[in-house]
Amino acid sequence: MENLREMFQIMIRRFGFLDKYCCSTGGYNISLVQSHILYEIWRRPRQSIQTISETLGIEMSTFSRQIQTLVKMNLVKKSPSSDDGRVFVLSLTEEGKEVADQIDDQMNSFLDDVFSRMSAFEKETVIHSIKLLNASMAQSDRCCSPVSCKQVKE
Amino acid sequence: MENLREMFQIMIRRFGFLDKYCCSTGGYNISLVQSHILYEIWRRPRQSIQTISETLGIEMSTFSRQIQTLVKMNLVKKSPSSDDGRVFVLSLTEEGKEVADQIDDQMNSFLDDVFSRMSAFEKETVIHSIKLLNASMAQSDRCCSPVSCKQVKE
DNA sequence: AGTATATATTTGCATATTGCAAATAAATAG
DNA sequence: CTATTTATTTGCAATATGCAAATATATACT
Repeated sequence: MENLREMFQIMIRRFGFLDKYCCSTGGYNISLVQSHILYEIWRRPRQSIQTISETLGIEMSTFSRQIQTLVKMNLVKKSPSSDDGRVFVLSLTEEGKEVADQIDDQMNSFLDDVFSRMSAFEKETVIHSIKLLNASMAQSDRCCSPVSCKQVKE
Repeated sequence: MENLREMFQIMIRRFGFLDKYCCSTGGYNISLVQSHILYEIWRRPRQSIQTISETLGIEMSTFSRQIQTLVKMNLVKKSPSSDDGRVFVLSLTEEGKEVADQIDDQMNSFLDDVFSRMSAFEKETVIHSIKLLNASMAQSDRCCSPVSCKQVKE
């Protein structure tokens, strides 16, 4: 397989399966989108609805409704911001943290399994490469962020 | 950023944006799922509906309807298999190939942009790493393929 | 202060997507 | 030649989506 795009396409597909499987584990029935939302709230709590919807590239109205669902499921807490009366900030409930942790455990266990098939050196190389990729994508203003999508649309 | 899962989560998210933006380009309005379908048919034409739906991890009934839509859009052709009267094999129409090519061009152009921020050596390292990752994921029977998802479900 | 404008979030609505179970149709086994 | 398996489609109910409009609060201006 020497085609660059093909390599990435296949990799992304595989990680899609990984994500999808990890989020429907452990009794809870979380959709893929919901697991991404939980992850981001876990990573950076107390962000506003707008901020997180932009970070994840989800339409704000869609996101708002997803949050309503997650609040009903008692996984997410919506608190009014003290700075700005229009804003709500999001955090995980105890139950939400448990679910996020379960997903995280699954993911880590799968990642371990994948890396167990490499030498220590190969593993280091791969990790280094992912960092390089992330750094380059962060630099690019043409791709890989929802902001750039908006810019190009206009 | 030293957390392994976090690195991958962010990378996957970025590639998600990349994919999403690439498929809504050039006049056509293709959904993300549809672009993955077009890609797979382009990569391996004349596969059956079942085969491709499994490859992509899409429920067969959902997939069947997506194909109906793509056929109506004149991007995909559904031909009865000569071997087996139950089977339909899929291929791209001329228009479908054009769309797939446009998406491919966009993707490649974005990838070039990302890699332009690295040295030639770094680029080689990253490409080598993606190959390693793909190979390891292919080996794993615990993750990264729709088949394993099924196995675990039962 | 008081009005106009900007921003954050939600809601209405029409459409699209999904998953499961059942229906259909063709192949294969006994 | 009937019973069983396999590939695909359809019915249906539940969810998810995107856009435009509504709501509520903040900020700017005079």
